[in-house]
Amino acid sequence: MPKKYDPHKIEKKWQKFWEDQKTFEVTEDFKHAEKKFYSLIEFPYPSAEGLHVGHPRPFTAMDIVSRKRRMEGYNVLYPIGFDAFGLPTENFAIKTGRPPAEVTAKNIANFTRQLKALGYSFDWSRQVNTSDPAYYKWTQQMFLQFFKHGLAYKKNLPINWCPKDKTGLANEEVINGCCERCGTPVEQRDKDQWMLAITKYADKLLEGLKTVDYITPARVQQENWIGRSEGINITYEVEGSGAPVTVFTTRPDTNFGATFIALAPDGKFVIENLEKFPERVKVEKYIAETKKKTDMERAQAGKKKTGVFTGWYAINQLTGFKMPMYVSDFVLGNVGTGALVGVPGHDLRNFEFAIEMGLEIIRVVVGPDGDASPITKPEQVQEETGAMVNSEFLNGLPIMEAKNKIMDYIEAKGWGKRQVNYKLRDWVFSRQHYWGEPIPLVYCENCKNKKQKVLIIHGFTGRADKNWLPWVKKELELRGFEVMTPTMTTTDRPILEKWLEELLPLAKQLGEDDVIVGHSLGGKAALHLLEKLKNKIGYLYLVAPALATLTDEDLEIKKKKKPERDYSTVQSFWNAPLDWQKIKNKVFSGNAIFSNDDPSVHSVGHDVLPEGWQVQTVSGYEHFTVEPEIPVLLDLFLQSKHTGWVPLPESELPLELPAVAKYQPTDTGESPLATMTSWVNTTCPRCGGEARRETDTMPNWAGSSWYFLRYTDPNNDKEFASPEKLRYWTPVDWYNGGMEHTVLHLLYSRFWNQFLFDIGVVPTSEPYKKRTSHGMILGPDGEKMSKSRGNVINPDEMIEKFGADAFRCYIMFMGPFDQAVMWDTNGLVGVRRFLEKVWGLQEKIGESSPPALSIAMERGLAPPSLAKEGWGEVSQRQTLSILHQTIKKVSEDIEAMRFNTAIAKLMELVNEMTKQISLLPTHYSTLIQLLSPFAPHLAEELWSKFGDGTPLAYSAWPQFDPELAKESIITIVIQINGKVRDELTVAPDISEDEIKKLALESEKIHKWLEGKTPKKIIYVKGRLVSVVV
RNA sequence: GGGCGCGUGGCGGAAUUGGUAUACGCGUACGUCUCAGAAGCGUAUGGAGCAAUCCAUGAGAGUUCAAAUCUCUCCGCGCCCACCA
Repeated sequence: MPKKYDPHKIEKKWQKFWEDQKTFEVTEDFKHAEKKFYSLIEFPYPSAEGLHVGHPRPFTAMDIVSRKRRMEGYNVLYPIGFDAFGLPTENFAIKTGRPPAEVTAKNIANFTRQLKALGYSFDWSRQVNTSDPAYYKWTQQMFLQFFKHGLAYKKNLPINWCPKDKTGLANEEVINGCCERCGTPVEQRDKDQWMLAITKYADKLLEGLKTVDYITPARVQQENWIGRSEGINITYEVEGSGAPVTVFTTRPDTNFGATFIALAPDGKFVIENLEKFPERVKVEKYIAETKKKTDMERAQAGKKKTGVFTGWYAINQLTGFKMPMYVSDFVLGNVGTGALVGVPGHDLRNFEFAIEMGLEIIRVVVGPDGDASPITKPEQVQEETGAMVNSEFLNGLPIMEAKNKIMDYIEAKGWGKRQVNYKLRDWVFSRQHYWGEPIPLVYCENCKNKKQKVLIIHGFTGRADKNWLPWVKKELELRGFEVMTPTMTTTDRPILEKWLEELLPLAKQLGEDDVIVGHSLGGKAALHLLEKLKNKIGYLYLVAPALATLTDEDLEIKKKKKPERDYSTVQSFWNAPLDWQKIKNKVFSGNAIFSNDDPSVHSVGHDVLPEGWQVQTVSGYEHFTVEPEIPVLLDLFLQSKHTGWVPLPESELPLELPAVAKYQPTDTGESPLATMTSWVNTTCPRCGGEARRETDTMPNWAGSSWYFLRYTDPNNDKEFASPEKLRYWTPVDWYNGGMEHTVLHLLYSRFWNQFLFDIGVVPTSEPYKKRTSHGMILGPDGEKMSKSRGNVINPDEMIEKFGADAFRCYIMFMGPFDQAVMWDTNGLVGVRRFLEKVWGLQEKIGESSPPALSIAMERGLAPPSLAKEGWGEVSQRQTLSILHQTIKKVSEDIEAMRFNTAIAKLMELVNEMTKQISLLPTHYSTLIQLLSPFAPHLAEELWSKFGDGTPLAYSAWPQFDPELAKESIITIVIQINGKVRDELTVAPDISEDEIKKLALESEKIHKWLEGKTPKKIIYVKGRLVSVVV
């Protein structure tokens, strides 16, 4: 007789076994790279409260998937770590004075104990902790990469300020105008903040979504958050003033119906022109009133529209209509251009405003049934069928066509330019807190004030006074640069040695803040110059550089295009070999820019330029030789303008958090680090002069933006992960997390990964192949669990009472995985009973034949219809059939995350086996395998007795055999006019004709037919016969 | 206001995607074991009816031999977004 099921004993035993045997530690199997599987869960924040019952839901789900994958022969990485920076720990430190690092270590130890008690197949050897200097060294290094590529910048801007937490918040962290964490209404405050330019990745983030397998709501939420809208910026002349007004609109098709302009009180136009408004006094008074309102109040729906006339009119070029210009608070300064063109006929807010102000309302799109009558009621505003009216050359066109036609027209007339707008804002990356990664920059006044030099090298036949060179020189000089634009003596018949001879003396004057710009062949020259140069320079900008090999054919094409040139020396210049090793470390930041209508773009890219160099492509400037002014270039070159912020050299990373006396943020809003003068005052790594450290720290989204990369090689101290291991493991095959993270964390980490891909340090652009989400676990009262409600369930207690296996199974059984479910401790009882039954089945194992039919009949276990066959054979076949149905169902359900029905099917199988008098060991061992992902400890214990000697975790996942799954008898339902009237028990391979015949012979059916002849008989294979009379 | 989703026994939830509605579990009732209780085990369990049958998937209509599933109109609930031009 087996002993009683004792989960505590079994669970401890097998947890120790897995740990001792290193069962779940993985190493890369580079030879079979296609058989890897990387499954990921969102790593927990190690709070003082310990594990919450919400955590085990995704952890168990992915543990089940991972365990199944191992049994299917995959090399599975299922890692765990801790997202350890965060406010709760800091707040605890403020209260108690205990160092956050110490508290964190203690919390992690507690989490680790709890997680291990649940028997997860994590590879604990790869554990990461974002607050460990060995980890955040790389977070800091990556931040410096953003900085070097001009994607991190400091900006004084009104930020969301939480007066309680004393910290700035990202837009994404503000929920309905309140702090996401503490619910305090958010104030606006001006503060210098580090920003990451995620908006530059808006398109890539949107495009990337098309290549990944995310559950629909996650994809849609990301798309909405990025909020791309295509429209046009239209500039209107303003009567009597020198200043035209520019508005952004997504509905230019309705422009014939534009009757007013509304300006944001805090918008650019109002700020610049306030002094000149004829109605200045009234406007000022209105703005003062607006300022009393929070953004929250201004954004309130259904509010009565207010506004004040400025005294100016803008002219609608299409109609000549004099559009009065108003200042109104329903227009927001940070949306579009901070100004809108009012079309009251086709926008409800515009309509309400027009009614308040008594403005004209013109219909330009017909309503239902071709209604073209004037619009008088709000309901009519958005009744649009598609045909334009009262719009001259647009009349009769559908909206989309009209939109394109009018945009073409406006652009042709020079009144406006198409514009893509995004809802996405740049990422506020500064926190005025102690417990985060220090930002590894120092501020050096000396470096800031030093005059920077720019050396611009022209291309083949270029000169100092050609193309954009004079213009850029002037613009850069205006901004304090010293610009050198030499003309090469051999510009028309270029000879590399000559060029270098002339350029070297100039380049030798350059230092680490200075810039070299090379256009076309000058780009090639710049690289050769760097080869020769002993000193390091700051920035290199290659503008459509001649980097690809110039073949004979290419040369012929060029000759045909411009036959007047002397090409005799170009090819040897162009194709001179480069030593990238010598060049790479000579520049702090390398950039290349191409125009997409430039032939050279096709052959140059990441493969030619060194890792870490940024490449961008713009449109509309063929080889950068046509336009005299190219603002894109100026923007690019200005990235090198010294702001005084100097990055620490990598050798000085990690910049560790110093010990401080107090963790409270200062009242000025600076972080507690600001009070550490001995830490703050330092020397500049660039010039050696006096400098101050940045005292802001990073948000806790930083460390979690790349943790999945670190798991691939967590102990590497040379790089954040080795390229081979990254190539082997990434992308993550399956990432499960909470819906609440689909906009914040998921977007940030995608951005971070795409950037790392662009600088060539990770192998894939998209970090996660597949994304799924779990629903929340609510308290027994149906409310969100929280300490204040007192409805929190403690997992420790549940494991103590029912065992980890029962707990795991219940969490998966309680309801559909993606939906919110209520906790019900009673439910655990049922699952525990199920496991007891599985345990009890041991008694029935026997190699010999099952008992005689007579006993089975006696106990009512054998259906009389089967009396002809041997009972044992039949009962075993029945078990086998259900067993195979279960293999199919469990295998499929795990893939689709229908864990609840997988367990239900296992319960059915066990109930069936319980009815049997005897059980074959192979049937039992298959059950154990199917159960093992859900209840791994119990499964291991039973496998040690009934398994085949192989380690359970790596035993082969049972294979479904459709033949064996076939049932020996099936039930066919007979319907008459859709109502079930009888059922027949038949062999599964019965023919259609035969079953139809049997159906009509049925006594009950005869009765129901009442002698009528069936009109139609429908047979659904294996299910039913439907008779229609 | 916009978008997404949901509504099935006393409760959590199933339903091969249009094919026997209520699988599996909880709870409940009765039986069994026990000095007794708990835990087991067994049987029953959507509603009405002695029964044959009839009625049931938020309400109402439609398509179909057949609808929880598809279509339309309501009602109720949840989440996300929102004077975004």
